[in-house]
Amino acid sequence: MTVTIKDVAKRAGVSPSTVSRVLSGHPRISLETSRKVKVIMEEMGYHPNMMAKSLVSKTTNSICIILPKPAEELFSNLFFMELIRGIVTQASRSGYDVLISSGANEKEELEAASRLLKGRRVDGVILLYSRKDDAVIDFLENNGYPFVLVGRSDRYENILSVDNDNVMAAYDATNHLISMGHERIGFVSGPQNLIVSRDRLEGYRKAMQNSELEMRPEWIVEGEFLQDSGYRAMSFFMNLPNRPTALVVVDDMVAFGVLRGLNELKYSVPEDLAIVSFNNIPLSELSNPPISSIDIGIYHLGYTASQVLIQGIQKAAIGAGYTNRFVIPHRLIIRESSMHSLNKK
Amino acid sequence: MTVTIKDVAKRAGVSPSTVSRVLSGHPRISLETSRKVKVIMEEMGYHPNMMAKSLVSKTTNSICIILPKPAEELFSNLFFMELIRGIVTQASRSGYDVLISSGANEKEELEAASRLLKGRRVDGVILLYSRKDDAVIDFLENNGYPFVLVGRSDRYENILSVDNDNVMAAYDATNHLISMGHERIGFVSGPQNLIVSRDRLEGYRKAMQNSELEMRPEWIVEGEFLQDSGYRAMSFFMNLPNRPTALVVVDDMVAFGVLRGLNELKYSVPEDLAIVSFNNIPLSELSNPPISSIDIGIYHLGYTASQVLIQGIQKAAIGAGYTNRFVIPHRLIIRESSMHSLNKK
DNA sequence: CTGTGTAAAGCAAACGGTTCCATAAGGAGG
DNA sequence: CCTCCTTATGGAACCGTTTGCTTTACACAG
Repeated sequence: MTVTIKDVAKRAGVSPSTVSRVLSGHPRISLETSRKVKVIMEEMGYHPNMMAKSLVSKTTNSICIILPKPAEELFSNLFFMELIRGIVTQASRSGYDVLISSGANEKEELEAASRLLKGRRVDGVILLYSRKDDAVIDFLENNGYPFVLVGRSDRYENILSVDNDNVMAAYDATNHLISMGHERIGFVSGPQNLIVSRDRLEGYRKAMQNSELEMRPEWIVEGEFLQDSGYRAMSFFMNLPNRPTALVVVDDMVAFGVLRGLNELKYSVPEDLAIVSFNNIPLSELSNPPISSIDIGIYHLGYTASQVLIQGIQKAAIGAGYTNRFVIPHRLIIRESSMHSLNKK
Repeated sequence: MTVTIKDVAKRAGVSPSTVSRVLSGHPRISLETSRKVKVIMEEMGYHPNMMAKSLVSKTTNSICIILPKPAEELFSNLFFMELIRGIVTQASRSGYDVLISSGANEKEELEAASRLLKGRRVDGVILLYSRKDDAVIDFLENNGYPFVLVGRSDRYENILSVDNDNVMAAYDATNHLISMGHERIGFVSGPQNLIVSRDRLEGYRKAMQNSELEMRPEWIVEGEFLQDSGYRAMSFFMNLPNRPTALVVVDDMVAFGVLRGLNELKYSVPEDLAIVSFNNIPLSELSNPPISSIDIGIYHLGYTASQVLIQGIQKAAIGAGYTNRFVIPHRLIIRESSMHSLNKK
């Protein structure tokens, strides 16, 4: 049936241990034996059984991505694809396999994490979101499992995390609009239980305060990271008596929704309403008009997360790491949706 | 350290085999013992070690998605995200984990497949592409590994596959344009080593022949499944002396490229050039104008592929399946990009 | 009271590797 | 010539489960 290490050993006239040593490049194996065994392995089409290997080494050489919320909603956001792409690419380079898993709610995520880690199926996990008071993080932290958070935690200081400086990013985005002469600037936010939403809102506030601009409560609308939220926010804003001339939008998908609504109502962008959003997914430049967006280096975020996690796993035995918070730089990509200056008027 | 089946056994005063049987719901375990053991397992936080389990059962309860080409290019296509979403959702429902893997070329894919299957790390694989003369398919087929192809093979009749009727889909798309009064219709194709490209081209040809329309060789342009290809095809077509009035485009991303070019040159769609494309990715309706596209049920394609594969794995022992080719229905979604009739003129 | 059938649980051998410890051979040093 | 290293290899235990075969303990029929 399957050819095992014992079959190879018998055929080569050596012991299984010797074959194992040849496989792992043990120093105390004569060149002659090593060559002979290798030839036989080739001949017999031997492949080590990963399960057996994992069983004794207590290591699986695989990591897992945990997607929060039903995959249905999530995946529709191009954002995650970019992230996964970065993760898979890096992991593959490090010789790790990537398992992807998702749950319908926090409880299911927790079950998945627990099953995979306690069941020793993966060596560590990457969390793609950070909520306030996240139970999954608690679980991982309390049990000492290797993990890295893409985002930041509001409660743990020393966990591995890869994130942008979202406060600063929002600050920059808002300032860009201000520099274009806008004074009435609205903000379309994401769910407030997500740290990223909070951070971006804070950056917006800082920029507004810094320029001593008025901040009306009705200029801040909260929604989901979905197109529809943008669409709804747009109708709300456009019906306001004293409506904003520009919008900072928390996510490109949401901005697409805003844009769709604006197009339907025949408003023009950026003349009637300037827009800057976040994430710069590959389609931001394809919309009509192309959207100014903060590029947060999504791919890089994923790539780094994977790298940091795998290093963490491998060095776990040696001792804890040095840096634990990695900040990926962002940069503002200015496109048509904000290229209209009010300064001259 | 970790709590094993033996620890539970000892604490419960029974043998490991008994605990194992409790776990698998063996009939010959007294209710009393079963309850006692379950309580102890709970108390001690026992979780079965999947590696050990896999080792003896020779089953991993996981499947693998093999992405061809560098993930870099591939993933940029939203298409794959939808597919993966369908696969992961279904697999998760069946209690399977999904591993994702990719290679830079056919050789690397083969290595990945070989490593994962021979190394007994996954029970089966899903192939997301079918090339002509694919070496990975040969490998899987010759070694009797369970796999399913999303697409179809040109050489094997009886392998499991999930596909659309792409010939018919292209036929429908082309006919739609014909019914709108177009007679000079061009075709932007994908790489000809991909079966899907060939099938769609054939459908276009059939429709044109069927309506006895002229087919000029220069009206068929071959490119990649990327925006740039569309952009280039567009410039080519628009510089033609006798240019087409409508285009059938092999993929939405490519159509976006066409659209971008057309917008830049201030042509209007559909008046100057009508467009119909394929796949209907979530963003097709967001472009300007929204693109008519053949919805091929990407999510459904993935979902079915996963289902078929897992059934195949589980029934492998019992005997081969019945149907082996599954066809997912398509339907044309008409949007603005083709809503301009030439008939009245 | 013995023989037999049955339910419940235990024993031990796998599964395919890794690795610590032991051993054999050969060479060097005394 | 004996002892002691060193180097190359073998032996066996173990990683955490599953499972076929036994064993044990009754209950009941003869």
